[in-house]
Formats: sequence, structure tokens, C-alpha cells
Amino acid sequence: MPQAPPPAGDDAWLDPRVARSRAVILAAASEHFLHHGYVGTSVDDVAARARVSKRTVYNIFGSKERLFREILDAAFATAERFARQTAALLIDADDLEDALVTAAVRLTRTVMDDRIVRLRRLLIGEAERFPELAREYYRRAPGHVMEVLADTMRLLTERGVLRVDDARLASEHFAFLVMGAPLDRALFTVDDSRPSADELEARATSGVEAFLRAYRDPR
Amino acid sequence: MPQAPPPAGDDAWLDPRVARSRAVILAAASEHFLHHGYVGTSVDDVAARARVSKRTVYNIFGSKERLFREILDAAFATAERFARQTAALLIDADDLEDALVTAAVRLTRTVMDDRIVRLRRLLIGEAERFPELAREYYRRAPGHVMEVLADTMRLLTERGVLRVDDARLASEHFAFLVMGAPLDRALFTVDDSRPSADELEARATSGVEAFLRAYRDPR
DNA sequence: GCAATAGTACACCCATCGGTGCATTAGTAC
DNA sequence: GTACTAATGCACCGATGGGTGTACTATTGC
Repeated sequence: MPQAPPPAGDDAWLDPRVARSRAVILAAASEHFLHHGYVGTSVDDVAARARVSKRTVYNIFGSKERLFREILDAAFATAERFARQTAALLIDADDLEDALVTAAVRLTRTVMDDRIVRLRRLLIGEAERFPELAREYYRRAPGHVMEVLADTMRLLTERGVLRVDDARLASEHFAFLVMGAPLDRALFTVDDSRPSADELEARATSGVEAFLRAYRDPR
Repeated sequence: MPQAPPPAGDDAWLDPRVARSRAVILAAASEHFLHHGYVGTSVDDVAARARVSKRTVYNIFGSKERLFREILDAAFATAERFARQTAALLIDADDLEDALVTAAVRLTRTVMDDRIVRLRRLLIGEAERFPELAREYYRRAPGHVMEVLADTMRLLTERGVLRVDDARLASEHFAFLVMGAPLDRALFTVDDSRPSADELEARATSGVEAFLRAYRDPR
């Protein structure tokens, strides 16, 4: 009756068979969840797609819900990596104003990525069933990015480039000027008429321009 | 075998029993769908809540999907009414700048309303299952409001109050400065820590201020 | 009061799906 | 090679849920 692995750390010893099964199941489940949602994904589907027996899924993950949570954990980690990179980019920049434009483009590209949009749809749609997960995602992904941006705004204000009073508000203004409308639209329109990379970049630029008109320190 | 009513217009003759059943079922279904989503709502639930037999639901609506679509149609109508009112408000205004502030407050209040947020969650979550419905909602509700706003922006520009180049872009900037961040957050956080009416109003005001700094005609 | 129609209760069908048990096979560590 | 453990296949359970058929009762229009 093989069940939970011995209670060890993250990189504990793993039978290569288990390691492989874990990986292949997670990949299949991730795909399926992102495309068809939680209820739209059956464990049989996942097992078939991963070319693994259903029993193996249950031996390793215990339940559909735990499998789902593991997938989201991985997504959280990705989001946090992005936030960290963005933070570094902004803090280490020579020309901070320039860095803002770079950040805007990166932010747009990331947030409009198909997988991220699907993840948002998934979590928003399941917010009632998994309130903690949705909230946690908000806190650790968009919320965290907002915090990092706010820190940057304060820095820019100290250096006299910007003049922001409420940094959190300003960073939200920044982000939503840049990607608010296309993101909102993308959430509702699946697989269709997504703005091109060029258009998104143009939007990022106009967004930054509007932001700077509103928040640049006139000296 | 009572089935579809005779193929007549919208306000065709209806047996009062049918009218009552329709209304009470729609109300119950609406509540349940908005709170638990499409798959989270069973026809038995709806029938029980409406104090009506399951058979009646099927006699009148034919299928769960058709029931769902009727409910969304009603929601679309509500959204369009809001858009129309907002349009009138902006077009008939004496002081257009002032009207923008009013519009901002109204927009925030409407979009952050619990039922609307739930409707958005529902449609976004089911965008994969009902792509046309989600797209239609976007077009007829937020999209339409954006168009009306854009018309107003053009008018304001002609009157020399604003200076906008791309009116659609400017109206999106306006809307998302005002309610982008709180809406995004609300989508992920269910029943919790929603900003107060006062806070939302303050946000609307700061949003308009930022917008005017960015877009007011400096003459 | 009467015919027509709507509503009800209830039993039922069938598919799906999360999850389990188990006997058998295959891969792994030493 | 041997002892162990993971993986498989498959039958199975129980619950849920969309949808139907039907015999019976309650309303409604006239």
C-alpha cells in the first residue's frame, strides 16, 4: 500500500519511477486544468494524457484537489520569479524612467501570455470553490508585483524623477494604464483576436506616456 | 406534452401559471448560478429553490443550457441599460469635466457591485465552455461602455477641454485608472475585504485627477 | 361546469466521475 | 539473484446530475 513518501524535504530521495510519474502527471494535469478548468478535468483524462494509470495518480497525489494545489503551487512559483526579476530590473536600473518602459513591456507580455490568462480564468472561475487559492494567487502574483512597483515609485520620487503621493495607487495606475484594458478583454475572449505583440508594445508605450504626464515631477 | 409556447413575440399571451413559473425559476437560477457557477448549479437545486418541480423547469426551459442563456440575456439587458444611461449622462452634461467625475463614480459603483463581479467571474470561468456568451458580454457591456466613453472623449476634445488623440485608448485609460485595480482584486477575493464605498469614491477621484493631468488640454 | 393545459411527485435511465481494492507485472537497489 | 516497491489493468462502489415518462392534481379560460 504505497502512499505518501517518507516525510522528508523537498529534494528527498525519490525512486526514479516516482519522479518520472510525478513530472508527467503534473505536466498533463497542468495542460488539462488550464484548458478545461477544474471540473472540466477528470482524473481519468489526466491519467490518459500522461499515459499513466489512474491508480498511479492517486498513489502519488492522493486526490484531485491535492493535484490541483500542487499545480497551482508551481504556477505561484513562476509568478514570484517574475516579480523578483522585475524588482531587480527596476532597482538596478541606471535610467529609471527607461526602466519603467522596459517594465511596462515585460509586464504586458507576461500578463497577456496565454497560459497566464488561462490561469487567471481558472482561478477567477473557481474563486468560489477555492477562495484561499484565488486569494493567495492574487497576493503572491499581481499583488506582489504591485508592491514591488510601489517600492520603485517611492525610489523614483526620492530621486526627483516622479512625484507620487500614494505609491501603491500610482503603481496600480501604471500597471492598469499599460495592460488593464487588453487583459480585461482577453479574460472574456478565448483564443481570438488577441492584440499582436506590436500592438501590445505600442499600448505599453502610450500607457507609460500617459503615466508620466500624470506623475512626472514638473520640478 | 406541453413544450415550447406557440412561436409568438416576446409579450405573447402567457398562461399566468407559466409566467409565474418562468419568473420564479429565473430568479432562483440567477441566484444559484451567480453564487456557484454553471457546473456548481444543478437543475434540482434550482427547482428546489424556486419551489417548483424539476419537470416544470424542463417544460419551460428545455435544458439547463437554455436556462443559463436566458439568465445571461437578462444580465446583458441590464448592462446595456447602464451603458445607455451613462451615455445620456455624459452627452447631456453642462460641465463635461464634471460629468466625467460623475461617470467615474457611477462606473466604479456599478462594476464593483457584488452581482456584477459575480457575473464576471461566472463568464470568465466559463469562457471556455461558452465562448460566444463571454465574448458577447464583453462586447455588449464593458466594450459598449468603452465606446460611449470614447465618443465623449472626442466631444470633450472638440470642445477644447481634453486633448486626446486616440479616443478609445483614452477612454480605456480613464476606466482602468478609476476601477482597474480594485476590480482585478475583487475578481480573486470572494466576499472579503472589499473596499468601502468611500474608498472607491476616493479612488474614482484620484483616477480622474490622474487622467486629467495626463489628458487635459494645456491650451 | 367543462375542456384544456400547467404543475407535481416520483420513479427511472444513463453517463460521468472521484476514489478504492487487488492481483499481476516491471523496474530498482544492493 | 533477491527483496522491495512502483506501476498497471480492471473491476467496482457510490454519489451526482441531466434529462424523461407518466399518472395524477390543480388552474385557467370560457
